[in-house]
Amino acid sequence: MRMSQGVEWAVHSLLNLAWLGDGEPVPVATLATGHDLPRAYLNKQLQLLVKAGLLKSVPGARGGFLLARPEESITLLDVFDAMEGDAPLFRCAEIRQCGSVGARTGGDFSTACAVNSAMGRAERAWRQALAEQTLAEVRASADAHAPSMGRTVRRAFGFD
Amino acid sequence: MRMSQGVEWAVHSLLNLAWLGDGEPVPVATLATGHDLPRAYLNKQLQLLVKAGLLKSVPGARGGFLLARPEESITLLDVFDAMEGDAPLFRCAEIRQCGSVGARTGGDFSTACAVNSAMGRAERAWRQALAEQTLAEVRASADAHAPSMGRTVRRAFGFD
DNA sequence: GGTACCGTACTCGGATAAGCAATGTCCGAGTTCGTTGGG
DNA sequence: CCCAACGAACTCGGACATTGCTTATCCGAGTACGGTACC
Repeated sequence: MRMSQGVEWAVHSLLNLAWLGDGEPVPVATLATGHDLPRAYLNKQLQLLVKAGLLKSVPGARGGFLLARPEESITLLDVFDAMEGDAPLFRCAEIRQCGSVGARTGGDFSTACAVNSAMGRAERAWRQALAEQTLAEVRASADAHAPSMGRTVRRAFGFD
Repeated sequence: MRMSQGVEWAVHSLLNLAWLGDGEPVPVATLATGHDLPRAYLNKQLQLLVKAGLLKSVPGARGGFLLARPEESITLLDVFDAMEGDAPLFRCAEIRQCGSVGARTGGDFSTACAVNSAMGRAERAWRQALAEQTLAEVRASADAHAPSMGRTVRRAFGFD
């Protein structure tokens, strides 16, 4: 089980947009060169963020992507769900109902599968930990060690 | 991101072995018919549990699989790591160091990537929640709703 | 000089291939048990 | 009657196909800007 690489790209792209702080759209080509990512594929990934309402896209010349919401209201869980989908990590196939064991269990499957419940507990812990961290907090954490990232990104993108 | 189906199979197979409580090895064919699983593939999956030291395998006739440790000392994290590997869910590619942004960041990458740290926090919560649940507890939870599972499994496997 | 029109350049968006890991299947190595022949 | 040797059946273990998803790429639809001709 490995998380899609697109999640990393998405978070860093969102961070860069937050550092810019501009209301102007940034083309995907600029975001891609910022971290040496394949332009076309990054574009495809960012479309997922648009569908999830985290980014706004402006078509045409002078177009690009910009944050659709303030960074304080974007959590890592939002990003994760946008990229990976909100389906549970553990998909219970209810195999407890199948086979010779399932046939002899009495047929009362109204209560949840104990395995599924246990996995669900862990998954809620994971999702809560993601939901507790906003994009603003992650950016602040990065700024704590490299305070001039805002200006650095602006220069790297040729905005100054 | 979806967890391998083998995890579900593994947990249920371990539970069934725990319900039997026998010291006798159980062939994979028996475990497979218990929940209508493909015998050969389940065998392949259980080999991962053997390598991780959760199961012992006995070759030859009258052979099979049996628990290598008491169920109280087997956690869901053990099972998960055995099946999926202990690599982190979020594999940081350090793209912050690449591209025009990375080149202008000053080159001090001694501190951890903020994105990686944030993901690591969530992952620790996930792993801790898994580690806090033993096989014995999951089995007790299932027994709470269907108290006669021990006998049911024994009969389904033709042990009585 | 001002305005409307047109062509060009640039951007996102979705449709279209390639690579790789998860899934599924098969046969060989090794062990046990029942059988059979001899003492 | 007891014992040893043999053969058959059964089991795990790893090598070999197949499917589905992640990754990657390309071209078309749409938009803004600059130039140009006309009023």
